[in-house]
Amino acid sequence: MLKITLKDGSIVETEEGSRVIDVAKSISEGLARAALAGRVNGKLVGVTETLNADCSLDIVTFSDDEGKSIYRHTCSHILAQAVKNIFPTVKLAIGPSISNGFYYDFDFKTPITKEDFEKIEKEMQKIIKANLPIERIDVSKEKAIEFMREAGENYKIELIEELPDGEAITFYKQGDFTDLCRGPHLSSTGKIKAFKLTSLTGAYWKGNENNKMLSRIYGTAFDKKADMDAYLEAVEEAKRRDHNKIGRELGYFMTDENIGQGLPLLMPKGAKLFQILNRFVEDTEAERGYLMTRTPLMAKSDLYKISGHWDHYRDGMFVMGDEDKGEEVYALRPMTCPFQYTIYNNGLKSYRDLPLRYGETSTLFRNEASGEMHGLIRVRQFTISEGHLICMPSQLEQEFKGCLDLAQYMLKSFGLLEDVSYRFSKWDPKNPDKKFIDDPKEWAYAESEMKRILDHLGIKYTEAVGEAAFYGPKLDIQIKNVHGKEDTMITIQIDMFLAERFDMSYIDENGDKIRPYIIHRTSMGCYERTIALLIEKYAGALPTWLSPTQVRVLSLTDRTADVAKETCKKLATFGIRAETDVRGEKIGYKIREAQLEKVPYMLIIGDKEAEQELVSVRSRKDGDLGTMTILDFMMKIGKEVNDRVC
RNA sequence: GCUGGUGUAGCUCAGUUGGCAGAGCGAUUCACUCGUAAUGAAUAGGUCGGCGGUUCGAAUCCGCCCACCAGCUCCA
Repeated sequence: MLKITLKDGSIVETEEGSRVIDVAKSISEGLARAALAGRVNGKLVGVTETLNADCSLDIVTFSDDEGKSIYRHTCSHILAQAVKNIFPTVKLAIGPSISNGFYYDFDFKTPITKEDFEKIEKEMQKIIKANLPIERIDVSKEKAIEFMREAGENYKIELIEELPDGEAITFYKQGDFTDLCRGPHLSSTGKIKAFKLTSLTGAYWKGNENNKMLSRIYGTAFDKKADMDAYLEAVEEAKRRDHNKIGRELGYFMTDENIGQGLPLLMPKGAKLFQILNRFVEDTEAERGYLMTRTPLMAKSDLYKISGHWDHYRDGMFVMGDEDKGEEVYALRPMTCPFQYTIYNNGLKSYRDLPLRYGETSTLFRNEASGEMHGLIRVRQFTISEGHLICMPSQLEQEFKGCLDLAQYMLKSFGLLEDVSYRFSKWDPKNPDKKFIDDPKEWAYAESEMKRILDHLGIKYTEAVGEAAFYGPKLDIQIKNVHGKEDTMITIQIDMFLAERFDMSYIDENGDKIRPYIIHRTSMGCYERTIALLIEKYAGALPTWLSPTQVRVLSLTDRTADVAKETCKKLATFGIRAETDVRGEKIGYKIREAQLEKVPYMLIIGDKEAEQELVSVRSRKDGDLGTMTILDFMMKIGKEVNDRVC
């Protein structure tokens, strides 16, 4: 008899050679039905795997992340089988599970369209109905390659060739369909209860843009149809928050084909929000000891040659002038560092001057590839709250901490603190020349310093190789948009090369010339992106403290138009952003418009209010709040704005 | 940049085998002076994304380009 230790620590006995599913059955019939896989001594296996020694065993169900992943991975194999049945000439690439679903990459002889989804889904349904058992087959590498050669699956051959020699290659077979796969899988195709194909896109073979573009079919699968419907509805709901749609509808920004890609125009509401954010950032930075700079938007190529941009980032810059014709070459700036470093270098610095914290509301230009632009999130010209902290080595941790604290203060003020994740972005030693300044010793040092600081601060982060800046490692504060795509919102970086390149120094207590440390950081990130994320977070109904218009005063009839205007003026005197609507429309109509424009408060002024010197207050969220004095209203909204209620 | 999709009034969209460019909402004007999410009537509004081609004739067919959307790749 074998001793099996379960998740809760209890031990069950079972005969040698019994399967994972048998153990599940011995616990309960319900668990056996829900069982998708087992985790034996921490390793995932299929439910039909036999147990041959004492071990620990977790029964994996759909409520586990691994369970979902196995379930959806099996669904991707069913997709591949269905596609192969309908299009026998198709070549198979890869088909993993991803968060919320799965995909499979195909090389079609003639491209398919979304119209084909119905046919494919029907075929998948047939395979599921047939409830084909899924079996694992172990073969040698040679045999595996031979098998795929006969099947003409050249992508699979390439994958197998990369697997280590001598180890068994696993295949999974369902009916007459066999696919290379690490597994594990569900025990049969009939286990899939609900699935849907969601989109059809292109994807490079092995994610390399020099390789062939394949067709990728995305789908999702759930163990209950109701859960899938709820998920699909949530995806639709998220799309309704898309800043790229409602940001345009609400009049925050627009684009124009004559102006160009990635060059959004902020309209009055967008510009107002920009100003609100900008004042908040600059005031907060001033409180925290930052000094403002204002530096040119372009410079001669000489500057970028010193900074390294010319070597590492030239493709991403807008360059003007032809060197070959003997012209002076200028480039719009892609970042602010070399400019602020130049300011630092103006005059000898003492250790008494440090730390120096420079901040700038800085407009940058980056020539992003044409397919990268996305609303306000990814653009070619943007403005960032950029700053550089120049400090002594002993001040590095303290200053880094200050940057993080500032970033978190910003996020909290915007109500986004819970929506972000932290990423420690490191260089890629395998790709040194082009992308990163090649100096392994310096990288090792800076990365270990940053890691030490992060661990000391207790930040939970993921590590990302190859995501560093060319001059140093970064702590990126990441946020997802409504499509689930992650972007960097705030970044804090240790720059260990540019001080050297710009020959920056300070004089220490002994009169020695010392190289300072530099932290390169944003306190809020780029304004355009922040505006986009705020619109998405609040579906356009921005917190009162951020709303371009906070109050709209509505006159009930022409008789109260002047009182409405007077009221608006009073509010403005107290710094409340108010406007009037004194058009000869019905009150219901004016309210509807203000609601649709997401104005936080409406003040309705009719004859009664005018006579009693009151205002009738309506909140966009809670509706009619009754009448109050204008002073009471100002106290109410003033508190909400001061507390930055989100 | 790559794959796929889209482009007709401010917005949402219709427009048949190539034959006079349409609707609803919005806008404007006039009337109504109204109590917490849509008052009525009239009027205006179009290089059919752009350029070129085929044709007696192009929103419609063909080519090139531009912009927008999803994904890939990229993101200092």
